[in-house]
Amino acid sequence: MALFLSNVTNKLDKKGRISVPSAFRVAMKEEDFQGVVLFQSNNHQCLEGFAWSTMSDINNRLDHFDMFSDAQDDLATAIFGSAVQLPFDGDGRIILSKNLIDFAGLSDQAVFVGLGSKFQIWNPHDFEKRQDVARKKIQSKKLTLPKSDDQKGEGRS
Amino acid sequence: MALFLSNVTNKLDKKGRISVPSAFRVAMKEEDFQGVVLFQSNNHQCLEGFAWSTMSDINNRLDHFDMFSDAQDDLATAIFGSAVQLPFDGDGRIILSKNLIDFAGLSDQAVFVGLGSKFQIWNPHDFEKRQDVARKKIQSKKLTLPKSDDQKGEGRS
DNA sequence: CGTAATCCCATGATATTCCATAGATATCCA
DNA sequence: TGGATATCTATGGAATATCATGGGATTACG
Repeated sequence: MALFLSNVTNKLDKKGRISVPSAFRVAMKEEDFQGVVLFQSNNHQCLEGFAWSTMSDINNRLDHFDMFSDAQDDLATAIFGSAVQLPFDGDGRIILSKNLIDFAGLSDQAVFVGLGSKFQIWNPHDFEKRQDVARKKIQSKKLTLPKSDDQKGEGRS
Repeated sequence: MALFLSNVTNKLDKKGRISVPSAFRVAMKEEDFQGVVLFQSNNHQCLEGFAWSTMSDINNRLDHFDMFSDAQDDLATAIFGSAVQLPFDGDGRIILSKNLIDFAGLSDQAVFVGLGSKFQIWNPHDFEKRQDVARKKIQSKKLTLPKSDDQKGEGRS
């Protein structure tokens, strides 16, 4: 499974094109669909990105809900309804729609941030602030990693 | 299996024709029947759409209800009774009947919303409101996806 | 014969592909 | 060790293909 690490700042050209970091692309080179899936973060003013296969996993999980239930509908609308599937061009770039650029407040540069199985795309300035906040929260709360999945909280409807 | 995502707004012409987004069509290009199945949503003022092969899945799920129960009867009536099968024309469009247009409150534009294994067709204005509601409900209810179950998920390396 | 549904093509807009350049990094050989 | 060369990556621009959409022609049907 694709693992995204580190952060890389790339240029966003006037057509909305931006190179996906080479390291991210090789992490996804086994994927059927060569490209990424992006959507607007629920928690931050940034974009979140996944490999295609991650989306089919999510779809499988969604299928655990009743197909016509409210919960299924809400989740599907928020997740799939606002996602976009962006293929790499021949040079490993994707094209961000004006919509996405506005949401993330991007101008001429953007930083790709590896977060394990997903990544985020930030305005460089916002990301620095975000990083500070995250560090401080970890220090004050003494946040640590949970043990490997002990408690499988099954939120079933 | 067809996986629909993202949302695309297209024009509805005076003949009732509307282009199905190219991405949705390629998601269905392996289908025997080249077209979609639509019916009126039970929960919202919108249309719901499936690939033809998905209908048999729905049928299987319906069979999990008691064959002669009220619930089975109600669901089957609501779903199959109002469903229409719409083929693509040579340019990838479908034709919406006045009936469907009225039900969804469509005028000159409509947005196709990918929801995983199904999609919806909305009046653009209504969809924005719907999206807001869905996002808020997820945040307030802390709705999350159940963790992937390893029995079903095909393990990729 | 008239109405409606289907098919077919033209067009503009948009997206995708292709190529060229430059910078950085890695490789190789003296 | 140092310098030259090759390779890979990011970026910009231009050529090309695809898609959405409108109008018109053709067919089916009452």
